Amino acid sequence: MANIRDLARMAGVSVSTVSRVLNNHPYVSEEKRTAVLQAIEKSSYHKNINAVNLSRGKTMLMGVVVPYSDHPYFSLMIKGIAKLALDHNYKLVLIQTDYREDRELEALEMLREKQIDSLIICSRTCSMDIVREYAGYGHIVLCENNNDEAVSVTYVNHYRAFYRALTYLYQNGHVKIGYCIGRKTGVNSLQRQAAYRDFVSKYNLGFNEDYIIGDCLYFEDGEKVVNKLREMASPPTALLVTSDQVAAGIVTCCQKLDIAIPGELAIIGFDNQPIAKMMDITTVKIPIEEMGSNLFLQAFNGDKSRKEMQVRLIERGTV
Amino acid sequence: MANIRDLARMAGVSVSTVSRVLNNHPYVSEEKRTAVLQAIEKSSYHKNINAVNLSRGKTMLMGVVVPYSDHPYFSLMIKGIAKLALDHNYKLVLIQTDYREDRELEALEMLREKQIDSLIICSRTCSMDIVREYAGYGHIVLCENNNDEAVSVTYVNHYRAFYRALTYLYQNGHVKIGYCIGRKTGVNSLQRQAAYRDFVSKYNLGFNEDYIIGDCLYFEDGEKVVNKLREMASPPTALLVTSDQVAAGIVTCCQKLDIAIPGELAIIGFDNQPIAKMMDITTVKIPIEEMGSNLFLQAFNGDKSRKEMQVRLIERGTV
DNA sequence: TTGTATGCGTTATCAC
DNA sequence: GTGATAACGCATACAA
Repeated sequence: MANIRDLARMAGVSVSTVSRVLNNHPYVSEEKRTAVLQAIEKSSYHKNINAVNLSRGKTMLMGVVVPYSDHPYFSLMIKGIAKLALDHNYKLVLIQTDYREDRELEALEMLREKQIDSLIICSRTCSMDIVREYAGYGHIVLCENNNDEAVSVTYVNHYRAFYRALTYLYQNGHVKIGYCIGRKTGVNSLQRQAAYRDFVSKYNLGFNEDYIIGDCLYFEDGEKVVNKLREMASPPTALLVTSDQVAAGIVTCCQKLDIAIPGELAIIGFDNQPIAKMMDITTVKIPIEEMGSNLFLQAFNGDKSRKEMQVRLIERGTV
Repeated sequence: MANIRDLARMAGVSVSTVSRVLNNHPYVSEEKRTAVLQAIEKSSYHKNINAVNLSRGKTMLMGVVVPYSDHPYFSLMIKGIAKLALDHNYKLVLIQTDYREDRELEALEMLREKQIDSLIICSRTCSMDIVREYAGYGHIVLCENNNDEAVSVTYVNHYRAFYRALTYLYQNGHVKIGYCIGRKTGVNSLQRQAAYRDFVSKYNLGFNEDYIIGDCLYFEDGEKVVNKLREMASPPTALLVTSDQVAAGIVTCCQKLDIAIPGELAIIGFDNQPIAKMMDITTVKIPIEEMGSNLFLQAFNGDKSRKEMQVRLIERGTV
């Protein structure tokens, strides 16, 4: 495979001149330019990006850490990231972690080893101490409400969103309210839990550990949720479900079992995915794709910033 | 940031020795090894992967081309690829194309520019002539039934699978059968179309263009399908739906409209995603994740091969 | 077992 | 405008 030196020889010019026409730099005579262009033409020459990267110290590669790339929430976020990446000539390196810390570390190592210029962590399990260690090697962007100065963040106020949704249910007459969530730890989850605690405490509803159902990620988890409810002596009459997928699964399952919604069980989903609209599920709209785009921009620009995205309750038929 | 030369200086050895301990090569005395190790320790040294790549001519990066990364089918395939990539120390570069040829070309260019070692194309729109041009720059793997010798392929026999499903519907008394599909062109789609044509011709059912409904990708497209059926004077009584998501959407929509399934409309989905099981949808099981894993292995190994994956009709309640 | 020297393909600095 | 040449950081054949 021809390299820049071969081109120089063929065109009868120096490598610098070749490099200049390759990168559209000024100060090169039309004559020589065309000579080089011709050489390129008949030599099947192509840049070796690694050499460029080494020389420039940049890779135009951005890492994206997600726990599950096949979850609609993260899929959509990736979509938002990818859209802008394309515009800015960046490629994405996808790192799927399953919330395993060693995988997250691998991603951070890529940053250190300069294989990626910057890193978007859509959701993490490792400590901020670790993240902070790597902040010097490139921009790190998080998708959570976090005040750490080493990183930029794009987030929604999950505390407020949760509290708002809970209040809505309360106003609709519910006093036994539970919620379904992916994992119970994690920054966002803890903020929601705090909102839940504050809420039940304010209205004296009593805190019931059973009303918090974890491991709810996919549509099919809805069945599990319904089964749990049926085993309870005093099940909640309303459920906040932190993923429209799961909410849809619950609704579907209830239909099969003739459990009336919202009569016997009220549901509020999160995200406002298309499935929620189609199934007429009340939900809290989260601008996931826009968040992805903003994450990209923060990683791209590099100056530290914090951006809160707004959410909105969309009233439909499940409350 | 320290480099290998600094380490050599600090440890009082040569760069080659440093390189040897860095890469766990034999023939280096314990003494010098520890000296180097210590130097590494206190210098916050880390490899520059680009330099390694340049020197080695490899990147340990594999490109993955998908039209839509947020579609459950491709998400799952990516998952299968990612799983093995992890085992083999490969990272994935995700290229989402929306079936735009220029994006596919970008991916192929990455191969040529040595930014990726190999490329998995999960679905393409560009011609094989173009793909073939790039085959010399690295392994290219396709997910379609294709005999081109320049590439490896992992595929399912969509013709046979489709024919089988159609026959099943026929045996269940249906003579007005239609199908829903993502895009109407594309290798896999054409093979299904061929099966459909052969099928209706064999049983003298008549070919009805309206019975082929395109742009069916997501859950929410189910509504569109149902609306189309309702506008028909003589709608099909059974539908092959090439994505469980869409099948689920159709079923959901029919429930809302009190259209009996399978009484008024029989449905066979494809993929056997969890949603199909949960909604009791008859479907053709496709081992998507395993296909992803196999695609990875083919790209990894590089020797040209063809692998057909088996599918199976799973009888449930929608036929 | 160790070190020297060279190559990998570009970019960038500087002198001309 | 143009061309040497020195980085960029590492791997490795070869010599010792």
